[in-house]
Amino acid sequence: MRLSRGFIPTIKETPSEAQIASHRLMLRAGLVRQTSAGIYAWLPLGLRVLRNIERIVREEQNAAGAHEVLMPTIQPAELWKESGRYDDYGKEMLRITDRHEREMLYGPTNEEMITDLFRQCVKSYRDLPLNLYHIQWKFRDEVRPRFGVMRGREFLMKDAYSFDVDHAGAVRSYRTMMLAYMRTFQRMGLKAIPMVADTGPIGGDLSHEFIILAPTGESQVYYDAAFESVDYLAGGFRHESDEDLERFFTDITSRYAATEEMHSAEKWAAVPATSQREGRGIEVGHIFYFGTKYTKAMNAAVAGADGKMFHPEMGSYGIGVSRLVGAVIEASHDDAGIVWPDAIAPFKAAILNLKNGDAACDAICEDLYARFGGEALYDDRSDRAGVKFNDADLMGHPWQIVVGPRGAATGKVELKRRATGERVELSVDEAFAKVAG
RNA sequence: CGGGGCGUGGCGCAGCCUGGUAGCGCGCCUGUUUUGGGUACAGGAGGUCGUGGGUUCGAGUCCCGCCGCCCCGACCA
Repeated sequence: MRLSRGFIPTIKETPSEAQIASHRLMLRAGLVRQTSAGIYAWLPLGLRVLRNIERIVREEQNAAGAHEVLMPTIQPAELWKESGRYDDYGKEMLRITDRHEREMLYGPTNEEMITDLFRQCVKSYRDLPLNLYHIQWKFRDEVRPRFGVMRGREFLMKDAYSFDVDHAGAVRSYRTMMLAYMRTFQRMGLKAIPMVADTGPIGGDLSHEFIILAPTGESQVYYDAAFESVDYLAGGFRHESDEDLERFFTDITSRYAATEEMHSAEKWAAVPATSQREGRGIEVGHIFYFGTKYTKAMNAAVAGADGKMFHPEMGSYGIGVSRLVGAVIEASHDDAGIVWPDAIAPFKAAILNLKNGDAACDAICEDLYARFGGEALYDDRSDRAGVKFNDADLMGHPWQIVVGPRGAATGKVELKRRATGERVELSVDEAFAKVAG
């Protein structure tokens, strides 16, 4: 994208409503604009990040054997009356009445709808296990939306639902998802720590929340430093292998990690002092096993091997996709702006033309821009260098390729790594290779 | 939902107490200038002062209602 022709409305001054860093930076860098309390429009830069996160989530869900579907945002109230949650959910649920006076709602989650879909289509144990997911907008009418997209009312969420013949199968599905989650977060450049969680209004007895560390996190967390060094991508864990899943799960649950509410001083004391870590965390994912809660309530039964009908065991697995955008920024920014992890950055690099109109500068920039094929943001505006440096830092591109008249004369550019501030002078080819590779 | 605060040009704010026909900085447009960390000068555009009503000769300013947004707390992907 050429900045001069793009739509990235950055702002110099901090909007007064933004209290925390991610919210402030998302507004300033032109990622989102608020439409009403807790509801945001996503602008090109923010949307690219959202799509990148979505892509990684999707790839890992597919790799774990889940199938993508897309369920509607608007749901009929009848399904929720069947499960009993229509009355339980309270004012968080946005209720809508259509022209025929039918009661509808904007879905805050999809257990009822997926169970309905399941019972319509699945009739036999032979079709199990089954894991279906979708990435769809949800709405929860929070009393008090805040922190920008991290605690909005409308949010994009990946939610998966597993169906298994028995408890053992459900546990396997649960572990598979847990592994997929660790990989997903690792690919995004995040250190996520699974913590035993309260099961909350969804119910059940096996549940973990995935917390990423950031100074402004909403909850206090305690964990074993051993979590920080495990590599789930290269760790040799295969989804298809029960042994691997067992090893993975045992490994991960043997280490201590808990939020304040679930913290146990006794167990904490058992963690070696040198490995004790505490900090603030942001919840970016949550997984639950809840058995036959919905299959029973909604009578979703399939035939077993013995010909008798039974209610499959379920679990649900959520990742806050839009929340992650804010959470990543909370975990990765400095005074100058955002510092995107490479995997989810909106662009691989920004090309800064320090002297727009200079033949050598223009030629190098155009060449680089073409080579990146849309993966670079070209700052071709006729502003001063300082403006470009500041905007590039604010937007947080992992690399900045600085093309100025000084170096351009000899075919050199300056490559700056946003995260470290390190700058090196390189040839155009070297710079391109370093960023693209 | 309890407590508090704020709505004045795109953004940040002053003006309100003590009514007299709207101002500052940034941004935006034009020109000149400048060109490696938010350049300088000159000119210019842009405002139903959230909204409805009331008081008054006169309301951004005073009074009442409503709406919106933000902050603290309780609650939550």
